Amino acid sequence: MMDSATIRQKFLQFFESKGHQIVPSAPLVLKNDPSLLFTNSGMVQFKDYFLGNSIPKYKRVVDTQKCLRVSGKHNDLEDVGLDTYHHTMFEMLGNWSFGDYFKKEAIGWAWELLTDVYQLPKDRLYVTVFGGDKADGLPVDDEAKDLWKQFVADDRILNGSKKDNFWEMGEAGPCGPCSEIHIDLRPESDVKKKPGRELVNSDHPQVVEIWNLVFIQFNRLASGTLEPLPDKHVDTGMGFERLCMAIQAKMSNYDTDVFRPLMDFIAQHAGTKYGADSKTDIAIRVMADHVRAVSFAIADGQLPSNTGAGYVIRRILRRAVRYGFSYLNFKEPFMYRLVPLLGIQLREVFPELHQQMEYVGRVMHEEEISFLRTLERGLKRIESIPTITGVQAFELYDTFGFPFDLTSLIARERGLAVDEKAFIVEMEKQKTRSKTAAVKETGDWILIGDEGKSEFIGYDHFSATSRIIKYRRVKQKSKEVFQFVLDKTPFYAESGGQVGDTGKLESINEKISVIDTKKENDLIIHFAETLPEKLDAEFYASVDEGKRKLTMNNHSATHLLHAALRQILGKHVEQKGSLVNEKILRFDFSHFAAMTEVEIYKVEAIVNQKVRENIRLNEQRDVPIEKAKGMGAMALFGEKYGEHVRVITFDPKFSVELCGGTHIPATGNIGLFKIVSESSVAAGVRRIEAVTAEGAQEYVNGSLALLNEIKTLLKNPKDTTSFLQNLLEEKHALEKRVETMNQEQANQIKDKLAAKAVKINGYTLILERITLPNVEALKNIAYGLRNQFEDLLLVLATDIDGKPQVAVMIGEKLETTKRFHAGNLVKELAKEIDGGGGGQPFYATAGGRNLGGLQTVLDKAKLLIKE
RNA sequence: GGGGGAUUAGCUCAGCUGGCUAGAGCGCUUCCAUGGCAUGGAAGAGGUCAUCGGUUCGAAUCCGUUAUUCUCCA
Repeated sequence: MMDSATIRQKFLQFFESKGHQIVPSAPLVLKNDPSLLFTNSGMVQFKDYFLGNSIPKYKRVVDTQKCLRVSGKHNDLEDVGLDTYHHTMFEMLGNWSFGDYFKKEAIGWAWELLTDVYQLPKDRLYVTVFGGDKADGLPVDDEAKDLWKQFVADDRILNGSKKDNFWEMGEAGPCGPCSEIHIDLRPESDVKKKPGRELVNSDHPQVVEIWNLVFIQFNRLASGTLEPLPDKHVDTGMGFERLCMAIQAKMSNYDTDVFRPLMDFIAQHAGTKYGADSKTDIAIRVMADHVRAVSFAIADGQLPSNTGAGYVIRRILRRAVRYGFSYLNFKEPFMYRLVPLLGIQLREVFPELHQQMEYVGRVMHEEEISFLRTLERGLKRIESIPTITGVQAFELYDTFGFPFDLTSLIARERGLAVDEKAFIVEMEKQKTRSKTAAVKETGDWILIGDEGKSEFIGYDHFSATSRIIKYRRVKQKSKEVFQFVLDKTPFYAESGGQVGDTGKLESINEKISVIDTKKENDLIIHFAETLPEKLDAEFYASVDEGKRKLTMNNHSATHLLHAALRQILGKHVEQKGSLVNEKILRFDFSHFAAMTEVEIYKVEAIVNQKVRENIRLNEQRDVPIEKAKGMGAMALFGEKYGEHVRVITFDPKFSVELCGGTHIPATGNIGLFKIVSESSVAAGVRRIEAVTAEGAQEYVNGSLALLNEIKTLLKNPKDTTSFLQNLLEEKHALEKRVETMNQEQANQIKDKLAAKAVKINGYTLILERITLPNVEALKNIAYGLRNQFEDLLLVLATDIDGKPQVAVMIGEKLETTKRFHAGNLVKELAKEIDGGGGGQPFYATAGGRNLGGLQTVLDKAKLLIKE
């Protein structure tokens, strides 16, 4: 039987033999694309070719692409694992033609590969072609149909709808008919009962689409009309896991050798077998599937977090932990143990995971621990709720992250049901709230003149004479911004951690501020709050040079820091994130322990040494990637590189990096490099923040000024630290002494009051007016007297710092008789001082505004007691 | 980006509708008992209740700010 690695290899080799270039998979996590969080199909990395934003290096390309789908028409995260054919992460095999071959070759090769190379049974294959669409004025795709007829009998070629057989990139843009290949994997007996053609496209788990051939031949305009493209493209995608199922003749993707090793490992450690029970089977599938998605996302640089793509990853991992926890009794972190298995399994195709197994495992382990803690807290909380309403279940989920299915499970164990409808209602409320807050209206691009190419000249110039190619308006929360694309621009768009440039666009009679510059795929977009009146004018575009130069200092310093860290800490240090602006540089990197002070000091010293050496920048553009790697430049995981890259070198023996950012001409510009903080961002990831040049100077001056101020205040002691320490200790001791003295003073007053006690009506009465320094003293006296007389009735009318305060205390024995209630008494008395009060049955206090009422308080107290 | 929580002793947390001299368990210190143990007993130390501001006679508790953190949604 052909194993999965061979199946993949044969695909790549087959198309290589047909003149295709094998290219690596793009990272799973996307950057610079506001419309998408993850690569969800093979074509994503080639989008710019179809849109005409950039020119392909090869006309024929083949690859296998890591894809992630957690939402969409047929795939919701909550469904994965319940059935046997949905996945979060999957591989998509694809071959591409960029303006080269078209339908004839694509169809012929597809058939050859499936039937010749893979030996799939011809009589079990069905194909669909586009059946035409009246609204678009398109006929049946007879071209494809006729081509298929060479290989496939007429009754196995089906016409498909626009929904299934017409592919579009978006509302507008490249599109075209497609042709799908389906396979019927049912047993012979079932096939006899019902022919496969009746089950195509009807969600049958054994009659599935395995390959989609897209023929991009139109461009849909914003108006909705179609125009033929001058260059026609082929974009195909074949689900790798399904293909394996078909070739290995399995009933499900999960039965192939792609998943089985993981599933057997899970089952073994759970003390069960896959296939033993439908509940545990689901849990095993969920874990096996999810660990792939999470591992590769982390390997591609996406840490679990509480927003955006990171949150999706967190949710996937938590879902797996939840299933393991509930059905397989995994109460300790377990998912992370699957990482090495997966890394080794896919070492050849996706080396990024194998190379980072320890790092990925640590991050996952930490995330599992944190979720198990959340579960534990939730379980504790749920115990205190007797009956759980839908709203409460939602609160548990929304605020404390406690999953709904666990809540209803616990409720069921108590013989109760949770109102799921109410839960869903609350959930919907939450969703609409978020959606209305995030509403963003993006207008269509409006072209000014002819659409031309946009050129970035910011590596060499701070200004340019430019024209606007196109613009659009974007509205969010009543704030409106305009976005421009220029034919020539000196503005650096936010990328690789370096912030976007700000600056000005000036024409003869107008001046527009550019507030930010960002990338959308490869397009450089300038942001402004106003729209020029004369859009077709010539503009003098200039970036804020001061800000840019400070940013360049910080960016170059980041490279020096990276190299220094690898020298001091070791080669396991890899960039995991970076932020560079005019004020600060922030650098996240993989390292498994907090840095010691000595290490920080050494790293800082190396960087400053390199600054003083004033090493000249060596910037090389268009270096072939292999050559760049040969020079010692490290490629970052999760970063997408072209065939040619830009290499930034400060001393070939020290720092060589692939980088698109802007840099200073020589390291001396940095002046001074100062690390401000070292902290943790996640398990296995440390963060350093540092400042350079003016920023460093300000930082150092500020710290020294503060130190001097402190020293002066302390009258310049020899050893400031120990002096301060002594001072603090002394202060503490004095506070304690003051407290005991107050206590003593209160005791004296207490004794005087005790002497005035009179015994009447079976209790000891103390009724006095006194002056005290604070409420604490009053409390102390009252409690002191309570300890002294068990049948005490105390009413004190006090003047505390000019404010009247009344206290009533009742002795322990007297309290049990319930003759008096301190709280009620004090409430009555409080009226006399224009205040209010309360407390417990035996001790209560009241405050007020009217100091003059203190005497009346005592008189009234006498009356009340007699009653 | 939007919503909801949380922040109290070295650690894990109680403290209900404002007034219980701010508590528990573990840990720590000292003493006693035991050959040893995550041993038994006794005494004790340790808190600007995150921050700043407001309401109130009175705030750990109510309201707002900031910070940190957890969590859900986009």
